Amino acid sequence: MPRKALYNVEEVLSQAVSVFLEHGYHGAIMDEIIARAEFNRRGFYLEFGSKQRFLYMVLEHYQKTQLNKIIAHLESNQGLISIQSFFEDYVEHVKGKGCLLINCVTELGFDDPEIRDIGRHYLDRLQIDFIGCLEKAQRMEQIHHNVNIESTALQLTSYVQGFAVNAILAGDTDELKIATQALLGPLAI
Amino acid sequence: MPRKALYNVEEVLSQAVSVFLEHGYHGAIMDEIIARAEFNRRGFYLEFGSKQRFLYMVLEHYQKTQLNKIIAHLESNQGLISIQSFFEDYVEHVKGKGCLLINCVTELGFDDPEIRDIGRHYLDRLQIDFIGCLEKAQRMEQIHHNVNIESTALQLTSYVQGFAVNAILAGDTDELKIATQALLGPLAI
DNA sequence: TCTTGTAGAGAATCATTGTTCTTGGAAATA
DNA sequence: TATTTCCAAGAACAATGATTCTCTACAAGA
Repeated sequence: MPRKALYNVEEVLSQAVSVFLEHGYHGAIMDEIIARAEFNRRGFYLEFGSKQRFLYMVLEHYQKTQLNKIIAHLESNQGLISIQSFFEDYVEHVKGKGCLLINCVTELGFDDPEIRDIGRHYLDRLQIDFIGCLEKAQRMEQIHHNVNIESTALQLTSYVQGFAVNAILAGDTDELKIATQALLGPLAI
Repeated sequence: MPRKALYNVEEVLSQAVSVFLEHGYHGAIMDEIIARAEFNRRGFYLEFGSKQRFLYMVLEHYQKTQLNKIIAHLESNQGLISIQSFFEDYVEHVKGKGCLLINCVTELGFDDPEIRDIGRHYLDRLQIDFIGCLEKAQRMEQIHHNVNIESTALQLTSYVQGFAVNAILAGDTDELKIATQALLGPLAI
């Protein structure tokens, strides 16, 4: 008997990623989020509860559908080539808009422990994945055996966040690609 | 005859840096800004006009009083040692709170062209200063002559922004120090 | 076709927050 | 000490934005 919903939750979450990327959390207003997703207020609050809880769901969706695809390169653990593929995709991903997760950390990290946690998990994961790839690369003799794996991984992790910021300011991503070469080149044998 | 103002503009701007760092731009509310600076509304709007124009002034003050001191290391142009001193001070500066300029870029960069300009100028300046130091270092034979100066400078610039993000999440800064060593170590002869 | 439960659109509400206004009083000079 | 500015504190106002409510209409089963 009931009427079926016209909206698609996945679609709503995807649209919201764009809105939050453009305006930040506090800068994004419900009217725009709802309108861009072709949603309706009533449904929104029934489905998501509040703007804040909605953000958490958007972030989860963002990680699941976007970041995970990119990090998968690192987790395939093929050595240096995995790291290279990762950066290629990442640069393309953040091009002109940055990274939602990083933006949330800089805007809300101080006040919101949940966001801070999400950020920390993300960094840890990157760190661990880089270590895996570097160890593999060392075993495959793709990189010098005297490279310090732990600190190189830390360095790469910082570097990823730097990209997320630079991509907002840089029109094109040629510079980021060049910088990546400078980073990975010297590691290789 | 007139009564003299009790507030000190420099002090107001400095306090505001903290507030904006903690809550972001939209998250920072006038009540807290005014209260923390021991200021009063009337004086505030007479002095600064609006919250937005105030932010620009705070950012300028932040650069003048904080970032410039740190970047000065790079502009003293002593080769590799300048870069090392820069990172030492920078890590200490962003420890536990990040960088206001970077936070503004990630929160407002998409909507506010003025913020984007400020961000771009800052990145350009870092880039140019790194190039200067690296060239000097090469002339002084502190780094290998086959290091690609331009792309290494790009890399260092990205790296700085990465620190600004990581510092918000990382409790201590030991990790950042280790990562810096990993970065600069291999450059040296 | 009639009934009914729920979706959709947007009006209404309530809270928050940026900005302006009012008022009392303090400092500096004559 | 009287007078004159104009500062300090915060009340008042207006705008914005998150959330709730209302009402219409549609889809699915009886």
